[in-house]
This record gives sequence, structure tokens and C-alpha cells, in this order.
Amino acid sequence: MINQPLRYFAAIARHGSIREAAEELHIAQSALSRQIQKLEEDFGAPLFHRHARGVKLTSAGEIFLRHAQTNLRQIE
Amino acid sequence: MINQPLRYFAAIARHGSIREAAEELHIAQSALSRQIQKLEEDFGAPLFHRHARGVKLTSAGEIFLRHAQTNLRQIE
DNA sequence: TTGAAGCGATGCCGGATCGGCATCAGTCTC
DNA sequence: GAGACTGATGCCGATCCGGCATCGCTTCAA
Repeated sequence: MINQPLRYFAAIARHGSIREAAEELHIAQSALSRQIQKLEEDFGAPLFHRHARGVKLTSAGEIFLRHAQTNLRQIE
Repeated sequence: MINQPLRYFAAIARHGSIREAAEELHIAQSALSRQIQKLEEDFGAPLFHRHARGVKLTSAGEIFLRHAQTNLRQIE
């Protein structure tokens, strides 16, 4: 699928949880965790803060999310 | 790199040639040819007409190009 | 305070994808 | 018809992706 990383990222942001997003996306939590690590690496900055109860967007992540969303809408 | 397929597609559209685009992108012509085949498969329709002297956007390809370009601008 | 539960991260592995080299088939030019 | 040029394809190694099992850490109830 085209723009899969952005769909993954948006799903995590929506749920505030890698595990729940993984469930929605029907992939393993571990796979999603790694995808987001790779995206952060490509992007050059962390997109989420990690907590014991899930994840939370960084300020860079929020900016990235807005672009990702308009991006995803256009692809449809 | 994020959105590599779109960058590849835009480069081919700009040059009207897979070989020249491959040169600009510093990858082999064969690799680029296959990438664009995969993109067309994902997209569900041909994006280029193939000719002996290069390639030319289909009408679907032109529409896709416009979205791809705004898309790529946003990623920067 | 301790043990269980829940979260993300990571080691390992198999399968899919990517990219390069060599080569093919088709088309154009002379 | 010969040579040059284009995209397509067979083959192969490198890299990436995803799943399973498990780890370390935090939280919360007993």
C-alpha cells in the first residue's frame, strides 16, 4: 500500500497506543513499534513520547500529524 | 526515504524517460522500471504509455501527478 | 511491599521487497 | 538489414517487513 508509514503513524496518534493501533491495523505490536522507530529515524526527530500507559505526540509529532492527514486524504 | 515511490514517479514524468530519471535518481533503469510497475499495480491503472523513445503520462497519470506534487511539497 | 497486569522494545527468523547486472524484445534511424 | 536506443525481465544478493517469544519498566491492587 502507498503511504503505509503515514497510515500507521496516524492510527497510533488516534489511539494514543501502539498496541491498540496494531490491533486496528491487524499487524503485531512489535511490527508497528519498529515501523514507527523507522519513521522517526527518517524524520530525524521523535514523534511520540513513550509512557507506561501508551504514547503521546511530541510537538514535532503534532505538526507531522497535520501534514500526514491532509496527505492521506489526497491519496484517496 | 518517505514517499520514495512518488519521487520516482515525478522524476519519470519530468523527464518523460525511465532511463533519464534513473540517472537523476542514481538507481538502475531496471529498478525504476519495476518500481513504476508496482506503483501502477497499487494504483490500479497504468500511469504511463510506453513508447520507443520514452514514456508519456496517461490521463490518469496526469491527475496522479498533480496530487503527487502537492504531496511531495508538503513532506518537505 | 509484593505480585500481577499492561505497555513498548528487542532478539530471532522466514518471507517479501528492492536494487543491480546482464540480457531480451521492440522501435527508430541510417 | 545493422546499429543504437528504449523499457522489460530473469537472476541474485542485500535490505526491509512482520510475527512470535520475551524482556524491562511502570502501575495498581491486595
